[in-house]
Amino acid sequence: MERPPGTERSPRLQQVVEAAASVLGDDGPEALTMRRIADELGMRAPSLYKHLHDKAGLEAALIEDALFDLGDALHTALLESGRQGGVAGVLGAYRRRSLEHPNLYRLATSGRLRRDLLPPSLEEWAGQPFFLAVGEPSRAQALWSFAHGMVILEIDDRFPAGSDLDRTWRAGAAAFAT
Amino acid sequence: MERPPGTERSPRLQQVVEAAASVLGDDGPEALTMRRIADELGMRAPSLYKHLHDKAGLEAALIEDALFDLGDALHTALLESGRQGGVAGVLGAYRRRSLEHPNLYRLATSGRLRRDLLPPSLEEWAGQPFFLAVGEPSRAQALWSFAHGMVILEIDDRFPAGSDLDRTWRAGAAAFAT
DNA sequence: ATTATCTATAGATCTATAGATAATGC
DNA sequence: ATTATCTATAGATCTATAGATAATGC
Repeated sequence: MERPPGTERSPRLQQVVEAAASVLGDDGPEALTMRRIADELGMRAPSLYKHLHDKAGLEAALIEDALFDLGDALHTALLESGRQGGVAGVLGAYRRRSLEHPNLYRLATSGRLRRDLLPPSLEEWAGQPFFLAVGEPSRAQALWSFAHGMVILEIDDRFPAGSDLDRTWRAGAAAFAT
Repeated sequence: MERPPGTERSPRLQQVVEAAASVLGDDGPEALTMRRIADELGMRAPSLYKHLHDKAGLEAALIEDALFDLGDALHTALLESGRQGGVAGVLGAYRRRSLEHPNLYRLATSGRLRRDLLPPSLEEWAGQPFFLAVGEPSRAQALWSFAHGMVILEIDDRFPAGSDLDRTWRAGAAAFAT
């Protein structure tokens, strides 16, 4: 995945995006305000608008980084898997990387997505390892839904107390094993 | 599921909850404000507070109804399934009922849940059909994650254009078939 | 000169309370 | 009498713009 020409970030904008990621990661989505992001950089909120057009653009930048990061982890995991363990490897990487940044994961995967603000094939590229590992497209899509369901339900603390989630992941992996 | 004693809704409160469900269903979560709910009933927002303590309580009532409704559909589907088709029956009911009320489903299943405002065993009861249909708990939990992933990704329009979701549901059902 | 910052502020909300007034129940 | 409604409003936000001032680049 290359950044499309004309969409490079200035160093300062990159800092703003990183500050936003830090605020989101530390204090969750309600804390992601222009004021709070500016605070993180020791500046005032209105000054941010010299570096970005609006908040939607900033959120899209965060989502772009999150999807790139996750996709990268999945592609790497697939390459490092032996002939057999593709599914388990991709699932493990998905779980690990997503839970490292739960608030960013939720932002990137929940609710409406401004696709017009994202690089065109980023989503497809990020999900590709599921298809490469599984072969059959519907089965791959089902596996991706399973992985997303597991991660988002864990992030939102929806599983009954005392659930053995390692075991649940294994049960899912076994169901989808070729 | 019986409503615990002392938690019955007055007729007017029930109307308020129904108005809220209507606003949410029609115009989504951003529209779910006290003002808008009051409008729906031809009254002023502050008057609502004679019938409920705060907005969190109202949301909990919506979530309670949503989980009860979904659980009811799943239990019914399980009963109506033959000896073999439990998994497919429960999955089909899950998909159908959830997509009938996408905004309510999202409210009930995403983000933090105020369990202190819900009847204690409602969540467990609603998910029970997965466990009854599958038998093995981890496998049942994995199947539930698959179903939730499918529904929420469809509601949030995250699947690639042209996806054959019927086929994906079948692929998932096949993976988990006993 | 140009760019990045600042202060000040418009304009939109939202939830919830206080106290006055109208409607209802005994 | 009691309960349900109303008006008025406190108190908290948030995003984004306008215009002045400071910092930087040539």
